Amino acid sequence: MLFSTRSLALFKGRGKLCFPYLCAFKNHQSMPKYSEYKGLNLPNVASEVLKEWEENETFQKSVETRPADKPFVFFEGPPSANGMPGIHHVMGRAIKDIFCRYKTIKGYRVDRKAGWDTHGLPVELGVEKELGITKEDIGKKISVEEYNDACRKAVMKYTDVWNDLTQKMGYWVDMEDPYITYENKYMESVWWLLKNLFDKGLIYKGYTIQPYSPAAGTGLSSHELNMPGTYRDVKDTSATALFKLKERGQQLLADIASKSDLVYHMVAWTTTPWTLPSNTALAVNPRFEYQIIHSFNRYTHEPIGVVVAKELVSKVFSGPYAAVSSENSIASYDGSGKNIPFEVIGSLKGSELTDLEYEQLLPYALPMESPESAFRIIPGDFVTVEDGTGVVHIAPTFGADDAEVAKKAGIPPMLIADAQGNPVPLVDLQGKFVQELGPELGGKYVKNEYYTEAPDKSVDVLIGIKLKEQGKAFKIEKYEHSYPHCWRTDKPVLYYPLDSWFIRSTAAKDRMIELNKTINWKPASTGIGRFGNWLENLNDWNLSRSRFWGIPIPIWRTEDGAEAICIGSAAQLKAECEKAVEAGMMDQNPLADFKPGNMSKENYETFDLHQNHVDQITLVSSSGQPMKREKDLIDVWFDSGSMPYAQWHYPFENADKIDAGNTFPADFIAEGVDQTRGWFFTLHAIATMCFDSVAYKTVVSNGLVLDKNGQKMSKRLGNAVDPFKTLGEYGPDATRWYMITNAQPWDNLRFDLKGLQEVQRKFFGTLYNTYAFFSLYANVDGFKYEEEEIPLNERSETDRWILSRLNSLITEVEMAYEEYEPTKAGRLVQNFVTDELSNWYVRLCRRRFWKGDYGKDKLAAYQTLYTCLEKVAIISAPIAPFYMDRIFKDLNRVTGRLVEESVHLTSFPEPVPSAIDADLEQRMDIAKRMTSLVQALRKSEKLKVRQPLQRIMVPIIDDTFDRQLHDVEHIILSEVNVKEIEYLHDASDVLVKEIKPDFKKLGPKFGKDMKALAAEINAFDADKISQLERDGEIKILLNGQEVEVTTDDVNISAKDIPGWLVAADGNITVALDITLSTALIEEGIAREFVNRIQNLRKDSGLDVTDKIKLQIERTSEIEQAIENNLDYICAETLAGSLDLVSELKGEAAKEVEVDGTITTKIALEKL
RNA sequence: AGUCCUGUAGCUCAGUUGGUUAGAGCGCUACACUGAUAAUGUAGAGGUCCGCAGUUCAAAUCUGCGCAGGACUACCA
Repeated sequence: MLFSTRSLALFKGRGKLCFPYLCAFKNHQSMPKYSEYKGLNLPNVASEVLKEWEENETFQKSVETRPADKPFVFFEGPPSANGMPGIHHVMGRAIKDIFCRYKTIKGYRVDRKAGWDTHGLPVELGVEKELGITKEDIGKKISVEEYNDACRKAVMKYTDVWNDLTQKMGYWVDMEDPYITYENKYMESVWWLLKNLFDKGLIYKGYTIQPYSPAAGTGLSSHELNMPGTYRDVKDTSATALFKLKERGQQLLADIASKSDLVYHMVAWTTTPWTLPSNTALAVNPRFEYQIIHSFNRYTHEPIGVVVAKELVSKVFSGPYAAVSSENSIASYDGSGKNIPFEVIGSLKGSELTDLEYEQLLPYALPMESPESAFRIIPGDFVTVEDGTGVVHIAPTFGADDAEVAKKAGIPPMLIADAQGNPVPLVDLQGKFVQELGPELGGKYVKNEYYTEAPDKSVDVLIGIKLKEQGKAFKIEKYEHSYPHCWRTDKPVLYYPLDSWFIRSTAAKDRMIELNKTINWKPASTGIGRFGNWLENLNDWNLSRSRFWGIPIPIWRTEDGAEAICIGSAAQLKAECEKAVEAGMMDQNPLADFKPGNMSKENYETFDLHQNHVDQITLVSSSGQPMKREKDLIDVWFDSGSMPYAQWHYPFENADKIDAGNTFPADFIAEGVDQTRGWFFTLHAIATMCFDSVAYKTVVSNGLVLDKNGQKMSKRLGNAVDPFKTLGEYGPDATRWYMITNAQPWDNLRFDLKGLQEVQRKFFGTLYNTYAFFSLYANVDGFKYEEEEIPLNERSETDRWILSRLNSLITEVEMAYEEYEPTKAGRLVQNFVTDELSNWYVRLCRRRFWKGDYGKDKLAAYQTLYTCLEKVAIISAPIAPFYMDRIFKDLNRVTGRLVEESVHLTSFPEPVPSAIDADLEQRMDIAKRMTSLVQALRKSEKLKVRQPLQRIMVPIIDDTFDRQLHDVEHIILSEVNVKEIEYLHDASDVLVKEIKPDFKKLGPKFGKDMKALAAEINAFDADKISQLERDGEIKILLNGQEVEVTTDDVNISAKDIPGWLVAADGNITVALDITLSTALIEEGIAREFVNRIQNLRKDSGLDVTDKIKLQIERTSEIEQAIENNLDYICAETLAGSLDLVSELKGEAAKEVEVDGTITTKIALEKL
């Protein structure tokens, strides 16, 4: 009864404390509240926020509310919409989006026009597969018109999927008004650019050996050949063939070797035996020494005389061959395949070999042009002794070097006359041998990869067999080497003679190199290394593609090529057509309905610049000759490199955007590193050649997205990650956050769903919990940030600390974004949220939120936590746009602190430098470390944190530490549940001190003597240490010399207090008094009770503000403990009354274990 | 073959201008905490900092030579 009376009194007394809770709760029922959630579902949040963006047109507002005269220019690299997007697109687009969003909240206007790359091979090949046709059928089975229509439709096949991905991942780009490369306006701008180059004399036509893809039916530019993955290691049959010298050679060698009964051969190696029928010369290096060898053919075992570069003799004659030096051993050869002897019988200079003639190796055909000059040995400086034989087989039709060296030496290429009498090589455009090679080889593909069903023996193998049979083979073997493959068809490329248009990009090489130096490459090594090297070795840009679906080359020429015109606009084309009609070249003008100067969509739909239309046009030259369009299309890379201008229909419309620099050059672009020689190059080349400008100021080239084992993702391997599935399961925020924080954009990312889960749980889970914690209590107290901002100096140490950290964070994150280091930014935020905000600030301040009245301290806590959440939401919004917007809105809806309706419309926070307090951060660090130490000590003694202890003792190193510790004393005490800290000031008697040399300070002073000195210092005893401390310096005898060490040169710390339980971390040492008094034990029990009661409250589903009535079954162990801590227990558990009763019965009575030995019953009832 | 990047705990990665005792997260083990609770804390195990040589009083860090992986370059026969 005694207790109940007291508890009643307590209830009255606590009325002040308790009622405001209830009132606050009721009063604010109808007021706006912070949303509370049952759990965190990131995918749902994303789709809800996405809906809000759509309804509120948030993206448009984020652009339009920023001043037009403060642009941040971004170019969107156009994806091709005829393929499905992959997870790597999420990566690439996240990077683009992050910086565009960041610049937006920095107050820039960031227009983001989407684009589609619609032309080119991938589209055509897709269509051909779909229609079941090949390139050869176009114009026969299907008209070019129908074909192009099919392409036009196919190209936008997956636009819906792409748009869907774009939205779901939160990539903000204007999809309403994209640029599309097949539209007339776009093509017209491209023509204008080409004419610009043409007028500058930078476009020419040339007949050269080029990389050619028979499977794709088109030549490839050098940058296409330099796409990643084009060079692959393949095993081919290589042949080392014997070329029999003609009479003059036989004579010469027989004389040098003094051996006339031998047949002499040149030996040359090739990895492409299919080019041997086209051989028209052999090259030797005139400076090398060659040796004449007497040996035997390994296949026929016939004696042979061969010529090989001296340095390669041992390589060529390896395996079954063995060197001998006497006529006898040669003669003793038994004719088997083993131990074939060879002997050097003479040597001569390469220059002596030149001009000797040899017999054609595989005489299927003769060059139609001066065949008498063929089959000679010619000089070639490029011939090395790296591999092969030092004699190089030359097939001018299938090698660029070969063609060049042959031309110089007057050797004809192996071109024969076709049915029309035109010169053609022995391999046709499909990659098949022509019929002249007979039934054995004619009509066969030169590479087995070109077959859908390959025959057993490739032509290389067939040729190898033939050579063996005819005794012309020195060695036939498999050889592994890297060989270029077509980036679209995956089939090997041939070097093939083609007639093409080129851009003389080499003429602008120096300027391109110069301008490149002004570009901010992320990472820099790509710019100076990969891209820089590429520019140094620049080739002319092969513009021609013999395809159908693309932008036609706008050049019309007379048949003899003497007169040519390059068309730069629709208007010009119309005018030229007019002339042609007048001259009777055409019946009517195909652009008759086009009105020059009218930029309407309708007007631009009255004609079509695609091949099937413009090829109908015959123009008239100034001398009255008909002019036909050159048959080629342009490289699609030119399409995409033209986008800065063509997306605005420059210069026909929006001329200011380029000329006044409003949207050119770009401040920022980002694509995969594989675009280095693709889009990054074509943008740069066109900008340099046409505008003498860079196309972009900053470029981020991101790495590949690999699977979790570091393998490249591919559909073939089945390790590709479905972006929709990932976004659906984890949400775009976690996906983006994971990708950005896990690896630097330019490093390859190993994509592992486990990592994604971790981000979801660790970062977003923690942030969500922090918000949930805030909203729970802020709703109870009706905190709406209506009160005056509590000045910083009136806030608690903890508040000022987290605000100091917050402001440091804002500064650092801003810097990271400015430097295009999103990984750094994300990691900074993540550390702040998990380690500092949640695990320290919230942990320390929990009680402030749910205890006590709604006074100044509580208000300060709310304001502080609110500020942190709000700022974190803003600075993280570029990376996690959905969830951060949700947090922002949930906060701002209640407080209305900012007028903006979305986080993406706000401004990046200005850091408050005065809020950053280094000393405070140091103090808090002391508190953290001290807390850890005490907890470690408790653990070692198995003393629960709930058990209060009387005191800890801390040696005081200096005045600063003294002051700093005082300031954070209360934090440490409450964290470790200890009553007091005892400061051990002058404790040299008690403390055992430790001294450590400061190497950084001593190093420069003592150099070599460091080691000895450090040993001396380490060996200091207590006397010496205190002497040093007292005098501030001490003299040490070192190698017979006296040196002086000051307190500055060492770190002295207290390491031990004999007789106490001690722990130390760096220069902080703490001792714990583990004596337990009755009062402490009772308090510990009371705490256990509070814990059990709180658990019961929660289990009973009580609200945090519900008041309760308590009954506890009395036992002798707990009676005193409860009695002496009654106020405490009631206050903690919101108990209006607490009765100790002799026996508790009924369902309400719950049995609880208080500690290992004490058990009792508790009944709890809502009041 | 050349250029560039990467190599640190079982995994993913930090590691400042060189400073001696190399860190974090995840995972693992044990314990604790618990009105943030699908959270949290503490402790433990786990390292040839790829190897070798050099510069230096001092190297994960700088230099050179290798090795492994990746990307890129190359007409390479």
